Amino acid sequence: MATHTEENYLKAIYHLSGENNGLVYTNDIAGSLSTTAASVTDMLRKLADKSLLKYERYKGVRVTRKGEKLALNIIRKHRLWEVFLTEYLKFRWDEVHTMAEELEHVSSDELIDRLDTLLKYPKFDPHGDPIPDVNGNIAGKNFVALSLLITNSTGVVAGVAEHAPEFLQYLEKSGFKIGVRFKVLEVHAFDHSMEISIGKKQIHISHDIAKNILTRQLHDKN
Amino acid sequence: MATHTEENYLKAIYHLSGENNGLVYTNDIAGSLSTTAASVTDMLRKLADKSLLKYERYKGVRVTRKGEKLALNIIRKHRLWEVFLTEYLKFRWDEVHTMAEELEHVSSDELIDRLDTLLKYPKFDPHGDPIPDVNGNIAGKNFVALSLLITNSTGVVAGVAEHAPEFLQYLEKSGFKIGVRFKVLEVHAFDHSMEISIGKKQIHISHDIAKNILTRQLHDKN
DNA sequence: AATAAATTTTAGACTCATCTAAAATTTATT
DNA sequence: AATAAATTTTAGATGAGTCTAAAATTTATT
Repeated sequence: MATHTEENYLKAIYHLSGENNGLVYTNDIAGSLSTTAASVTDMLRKLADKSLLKYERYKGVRVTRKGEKLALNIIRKHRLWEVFLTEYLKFRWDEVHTMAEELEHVSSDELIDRLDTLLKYPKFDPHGDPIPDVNGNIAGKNFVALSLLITNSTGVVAGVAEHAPEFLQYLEKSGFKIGVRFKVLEVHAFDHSMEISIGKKQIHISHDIAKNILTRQLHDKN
Repeated sequence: MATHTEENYLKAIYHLSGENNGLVYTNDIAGSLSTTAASVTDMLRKLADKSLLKYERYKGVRVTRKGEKLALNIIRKHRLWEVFLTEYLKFRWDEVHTMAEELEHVSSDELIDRLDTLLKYPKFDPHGDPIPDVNGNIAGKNFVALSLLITNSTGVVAGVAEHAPEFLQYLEKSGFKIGVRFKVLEVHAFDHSMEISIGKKQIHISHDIAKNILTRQLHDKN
């Protein structure tokens, strides 16, 4: 259907289209894929020809319904393989991304549906990212970045917005794991860094880190 | 390390090198991969440059020690994935080959070693083909084609030499499964076809079919 | 509104894997 | 041993994906 490269572009574009109400620009794609704007332009043409994107010269691109379906299917594969790698092969969450980048291009949909069954239809991958179902529906995701919380907020770590192994290992070391409860003790005005209590520890988190930690807020019921 | 295409060529060449004491010819490779002799020549150059093959113009190729190690690693991956697909995802043995052709190119060796552990170090894949271990050692394979057995031989179905789904489905229907016991009742001289008793059934098998059924002979101890 | 800066596209070239058609070499046949 | 047949290699093209450098277009600045 589509080559590995086409799939990678489409996936990157789909992810970027969350930002600017769906419009995605050549330079951003080039940045996200560590390639040149020239290469991106060539590929945009090709994907538009396959009507996976709506593309107008100099005006950016938009993912079409057809493109979105394909992108969600690739994302579904990626995340289900990540679950398999952690649950069955005992990899850590910071190790699975690269392997899943290859496995997501294995074409058989039947395979992935059976994997879904084996894994008991998980709703989230090991990083807390939601797994689209066969029809491309995503379990309601209303996570909020830690960086947006104010002093005295409490919440639960629900996911991450960055998958670099170094970042994930840093979180691990700091006591952040998905499902862990925390409280914002203080937000420093000068650099927006935060003091967080997590378990019995109190830690200091920079704004850059906090932006990439997704949480579900707990609205004190007690 | 090597591209998918290079891996596919190397695997095909390794398989062909079982025949003519290790020497493999351009045309045979082209046939086996359904491509042209010209394309094969190009690729032989490239693989020889990487010292995976020893190649001399017009004289055929031989797989080097290094090439053999790589080929066995690919075959190991292919066959372990086949075991996974049948045992965990409940695919039939005639469905797994194509999917394994893609999965075998997923690069991580760590992944495949952990899969090996999950599957409890199987020695054979669903078709009865031996699975090389991490060091490329293959469990002693002294299977003999059904076509070579004489009247009154008894044996156990041990594997197949052909993986086309149609062939495997035919076997299934006829009662051939790996591990099943049979007896050669009669060999017809004119076309070398055979009468076989298998379970409670008696069936007729053509010579072409019999060539592709591998057996372990039972040397009557009673 | 004119110019500068940033972004995006085009032009042309390179690698990988493929092909067809023609040339070179080896093997088989008379 | 000479010729015919088969096999293999070379030559030259093509498509996918990539790049650098230059041209075109849009956006920002004065």
